Formats: sequence, C-alpha cells, structure tokens
Amino acid sequence: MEVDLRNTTTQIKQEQHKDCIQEDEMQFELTKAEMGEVREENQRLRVHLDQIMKDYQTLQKKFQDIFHQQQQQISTAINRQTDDESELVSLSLGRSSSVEPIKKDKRSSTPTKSAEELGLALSTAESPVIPSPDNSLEEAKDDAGETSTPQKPSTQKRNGDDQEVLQQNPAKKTRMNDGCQWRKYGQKIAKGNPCPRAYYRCTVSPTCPVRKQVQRCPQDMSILITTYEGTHNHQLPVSATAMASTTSAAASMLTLGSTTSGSNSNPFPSTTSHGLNFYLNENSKLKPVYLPHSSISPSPLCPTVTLDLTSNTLSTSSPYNYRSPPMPSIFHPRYSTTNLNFSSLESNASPISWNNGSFNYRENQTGSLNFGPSTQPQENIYHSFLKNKSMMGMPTTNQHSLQPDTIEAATRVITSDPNFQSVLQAALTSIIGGAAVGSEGLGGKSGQTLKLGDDTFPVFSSFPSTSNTNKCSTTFINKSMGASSMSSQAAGSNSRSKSTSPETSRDHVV
DNA sequence: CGCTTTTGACCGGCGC
DNA sequence: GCGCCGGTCAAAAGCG
Repeated sequence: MEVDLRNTTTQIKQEQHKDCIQEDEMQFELTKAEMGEVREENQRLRVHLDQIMKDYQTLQKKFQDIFHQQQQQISTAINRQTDDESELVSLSLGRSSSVEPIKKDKRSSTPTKSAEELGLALSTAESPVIPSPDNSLEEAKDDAGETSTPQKPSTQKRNGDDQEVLQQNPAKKTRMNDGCQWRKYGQKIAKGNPCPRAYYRCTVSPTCPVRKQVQRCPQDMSILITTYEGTHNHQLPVSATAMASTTSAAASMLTLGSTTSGSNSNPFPSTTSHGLNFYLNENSKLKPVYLPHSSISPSPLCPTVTLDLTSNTLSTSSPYNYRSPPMPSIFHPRYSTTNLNFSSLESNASPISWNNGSFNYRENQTGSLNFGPSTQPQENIYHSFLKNKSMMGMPTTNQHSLQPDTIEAATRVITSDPNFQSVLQAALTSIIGGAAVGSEGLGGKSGQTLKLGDDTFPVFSSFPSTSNTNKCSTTFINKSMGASSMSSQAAGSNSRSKSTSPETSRDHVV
C-alpha cells in the first residue's frame, strides 16, 4: 500500500515535470516569435531611419546651396553697391522733360535681384554688411505710433536704429533701419493725427545736421511716414547707402544720367531721384504736377513710394551737400527696385487725365497708371521685365527702349495693388496737402481731387511751385504688410536751399 | 557706465 | 499781442 502510494506520487511528479517542460518550450517558442517580430520591427525602423537621414541630408544640402547662393547674391550686391560702375535697373513709365537725356555711357544692367530675391535676402540671416532683417526689414516700434500702442518697451532694441514693431503682431518685433544711426530726441503729437510724431537725429556724426521725423499715417496705421531733413556731413555706412539704393535712390534709376559731375564731387552714391509726373487737366491745359525725387518701389514685401518734392534745380552750394546734382545722377542700386515715372512732360498724351477735378488714370497706355484689378503677382513685374530686358539685350538705362508692353504690364500690376494705392495716396496727401490730412487745411485754394481707387484727396496745381522749392523731400510710403516693411532714407539727403543757404533738406519716407 | 528713450518744458513761427 | 502748434531741449529713467 505504501509502495503504491509512492508510485502514484512519482507518476504525478513526472507528469508535472512533463508539463513544465512543455510550458517552457511553449514559452520559448513564444519568446522566439516575439523576438522575430521585434527584429522585423527593428529592421523596418532602421530603414525608416535611413530614409529620414537621407531626406535630412538632402534638405541640408539644399539649404546650404540656397544659403550659399544668397551669400553670393549679397556679396554681388555689395560689390555693385560700392562700384562706381554700378549697374542700373530702371523701370520707366515715362519721361520727364526735366530729365536730361540719358548718357550713353551708362552701362547696361542686369539686375541680379528680383523683388522676390530681395525679400529673401532681407529675410535671411544677418549679414555683416547689408541690412539684415534686424537692420532692414524689421521695424521696431519706437516711432511715432509707439506710445499710442501698449508695446512692451523692454523689447525695444536700443542700437540707435529705427525700430518699428508691427501692431499687427506684437510678438514679432521688426525693425526699420536705413543704415544710419538715429537718436530720438523728441516726440510730439501733431494736430490732426492721433499718432505722435517722433523726432530723430543722426548720431553717426555728432555734427551731422540730419534729422528725421517718423509718423504713422492716420488713415492707415500700417503706413509709416518718415521725413528726413538735412544733409549728412559724414560718410555713410554701407548699409545706409544700400538702403538708400532701395529707396530714394531708386528713384534715380529712372533716368540715370551718369555723371560724375566734376563740379560736385559727391563722395556718396547719389540719391537724387526723379519724380512722379502728374498732370492737371485744367481748362484744356495740361498743368504738370511734378513730384520730383519721387519713386515707387513695389517690393512685394515693402511697397515703397518715394516722393521727392525737391526742386530739381536746387542749389548745391552747401559744403555739406553730398548729393549730386539733381539730374543727372548716379545710382548704385543694391536691390532691384523700381521707379515709376508716370508720364512724359514732352508728350502731349497725358497718362493721367483730370476730369472734373478727379484724378484718373488712363488704361492701356504706355506710361500710364492703371489702377484696375489685376491678379498678377508683383514679382512678375520683375520677372517679365528682366526677361524682356535680357531677351532684348538692352541696357537697362536705356529706358526709352523699354517695351511698352512691359511697362504697361508692370505698371498695371504695381498700381493695381491696393496697398500701392493706399500708400501712394498717403504719400501724395502728406506732400501735397502738407500737414493737412484729407481736406483739412486746404481751404482757400482751388484744389483738384486726386482719385486713387476709391479714395480721393485734394491736389493743387500750385503745389510744386513755391513752398517745396526749398525743400528736398523724399517720401517713402512703406506699408507694412503683416510681415514687415522697410523704407529708408537716401544716403545723402538733398540740400535744403532755404533761399540762399541750402543746408538741409526734407525727405519724406512713409 | 554709456547710450538711448521718455516726456514735460521751452522756444519760435505763424495766423488771427 | 495772444494763442496755437510744431520742433527742440534736457533731465530723468531704462537698458545692456
């Protein structure tokens, strides 16, 4: 009995041992299978990682290529900037009689920067020489409108440059820099404008008399109006001249005579510009309204209109006048900008007709402004223009040989931009109407109504005659379009010839 | 500490 | 002459 029990126990133990072995085997198989799955997964992940690495390397390579390309473009631009034999880009929509015939010796130009490229270049990493985004496009908010908006003051950069923080995006602080160093010395709230006006002084040289005022357009807070006054009595930094090239100097692209005018040894690239020619069709007589030294830069990023109200016969006797004679002028474009000259004084066909006091543009006419709708991207202006130019192999400065189609297309695209219209209106208003905005302060004069798009504002035919003859004014209209906007003053301002002593000038930059 | 911005006061031109 | 207005000054404060 005892033996039976022992046998039974032994059998049970043996069965249990068998079960254990089977379980172990099963577990082993299970683990084996799991390992296989993990191994497969591992391989898949490895392949995936390889793919990612390949993509990463490809992207990196592309990035380096692009970066290198931009660096080359920047250096090219710098070289061109500093080169007296700089190339010129001129998109002329007309000709002014006050403009001397273009000198033949002006070199042909092959703009290497389109507006797109400009935008790219300005948004890339900081360049040691040219205005970086921090120095060029970025606008910190220290200008006229800053106190009116609760911007964090601590974020303001304090390097003496203009700073404009876009109101649309408080988090994004953008700065505007025209190359010079400015110090704010005052701020005032001008009558009729809720935005305060800021006063800056050039600090590059302690004795530099140049001052500038920055004010936001009351009608469009995104528009900055900067007024420059005075002439730099010092060498401007490269960035300043660069900025000058993009703005007021851009105006000179129109009719660029190339003069190294012996009498006027201008150490700086000339920033003398030409202007917008408008015509008042009054009593069947065309009265030219010429906005000298004005330009429009339709950069997609920062559409800039330069309106220089300087008399083109300014005396340049000031020892501090570093501007070249109004015309012809030398221009060293850094970027491809565009100057629009709206008509030719020599032409009987006025591109701009004044009907019943309203300011209209004729369509489908060379040199005219077309404010009609257009969906063509602005950069196409440059592309088509450059393409046409290269195809024709024509020198850029030979503006008279521009294809009318090109001009017309470019004009249409540029001027159809609502921003452009707004900006142009603001500029003209600020200049023509003086301090008066809208109809304020315009009483007593027989004004015309300048109609741009849906907006109208008065214009006087007597505008260029008196009050502005002693001032050199360049107005840049710079409409911030979300990202940033930039405008700058010309390197050497015009000389203000207050009657006899042209010491300062006024440049308006919007 | 040096530089810049802020801001109220001051000054001069201009119109009434 | 007075007041308005734009421009400038300068002390105080902020920032790196």
